Amino acid sequence: MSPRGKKLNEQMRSDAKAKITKAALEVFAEYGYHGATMEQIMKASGLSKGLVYHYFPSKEKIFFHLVDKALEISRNTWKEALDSPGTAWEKIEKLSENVAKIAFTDESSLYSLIMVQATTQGKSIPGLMEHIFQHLAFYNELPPLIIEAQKSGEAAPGDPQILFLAYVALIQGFVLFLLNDDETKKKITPEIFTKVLRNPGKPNG
Amino acid sequence: MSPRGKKLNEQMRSDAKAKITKAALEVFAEYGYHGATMEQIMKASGLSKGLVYHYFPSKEKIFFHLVDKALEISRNTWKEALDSPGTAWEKIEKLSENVAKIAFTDESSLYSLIMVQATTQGKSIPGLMEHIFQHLAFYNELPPLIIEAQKSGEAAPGDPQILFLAYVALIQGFVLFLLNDDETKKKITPEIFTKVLRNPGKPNG
DNA sequence: GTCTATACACTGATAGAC
DNA sequence: GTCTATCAGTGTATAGAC
Repeated sequence: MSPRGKKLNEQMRSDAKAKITKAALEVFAEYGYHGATMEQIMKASGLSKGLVYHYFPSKEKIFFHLVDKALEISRNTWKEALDSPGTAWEKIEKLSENVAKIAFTDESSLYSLIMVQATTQGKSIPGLMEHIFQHLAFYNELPPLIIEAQKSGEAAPGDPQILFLAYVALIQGFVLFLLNDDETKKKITPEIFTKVLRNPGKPNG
Repeated sequence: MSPRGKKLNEQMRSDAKAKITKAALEVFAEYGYHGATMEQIMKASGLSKGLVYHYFPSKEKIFFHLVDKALEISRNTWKEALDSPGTAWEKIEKLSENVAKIAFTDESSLYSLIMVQATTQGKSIPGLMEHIFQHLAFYNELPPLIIEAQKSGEAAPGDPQILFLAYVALIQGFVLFLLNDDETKKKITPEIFTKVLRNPGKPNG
């Protein structure tokens, strides 16, 4: 049916989509959802207006696509640690390792920024917050691990929900502050994140 | 000259300005700089289009005004702690107290959110980033205190700049996550913030 | 000839400004 | 209330592979 070979077509499709995605990531990260214009995304991608709209039906759908990719990166980073063998505390340490390794790479930083923007402006983008909450379910796996690690004395005592929030807040906060500071990014260690959960009464659990 | 008494006039001016500021704070916090419209701010303030433009020359100037107020709240919170008497570590503990007490009140939360938005979208608002950096100089007073507290063994060892960043990141991160969670806000204690700086080898410095 | 990628002028709506 | 600029989104047309 297809005049061009199917493979070639798919190649072109995914090439173009990847170009648009990359350009949109950069533009949205810099200007925010409302501040970014399709014009900017077209210029950044080097593609025409018609083509961009050929692949994505709307600005909103492009943003949703980026949010989905951000969630996927995050979920993979978490899942790989939380599904690893070992005690609850070992899993938490593994998670800190993964975060330190992945969250501050150039691409991940931009995706994290997309999530921050989604959080702060989500109310003005219909359906976005619901979409995010639905796909953030993997976060819920951490609090039970904290509770388990509290029982073994490795995690700090106190409200597990607050400890959990502190952990996530610290990661997001770092992303925000290190956007343009590559030198400091290199100094991020897993220990920084684990520290907010660790029980100081029992050093080095 | 003035048909109305001078005092009355000034009263009206500050009333109107306060109304606009309050409305703008809420609208910008919810929709972001670009997502917010002057229409929304006018409706939220209950004032006419003409009056709003009488008090502020542009949308941009309103946002700058909010950023300045946010910086002022932050500076006061920090200064009051860092200028207090006592050791370096005591000042840090006082700072955590102030932050826990002030940063999560309804008004401060919104101002913090304005700062987050300014950070993430600042590049698309001319002059904003420079403006913010100029007025964030008070942040620079914390790292020396950390270094001093490291010498006395109260602060954790390690790169003071990273510890400083972790402290600030944690505060900002909490603000971001607790926007719509008043129940959890109540549970925030100074200890959560101090913990990221404390030396676990010497509990309770 | 047919299908798909691509280009771009245009439209309608709405925002900021005054 | 009005003016003007600009945005998201569309309609139509061309190019080229098969």
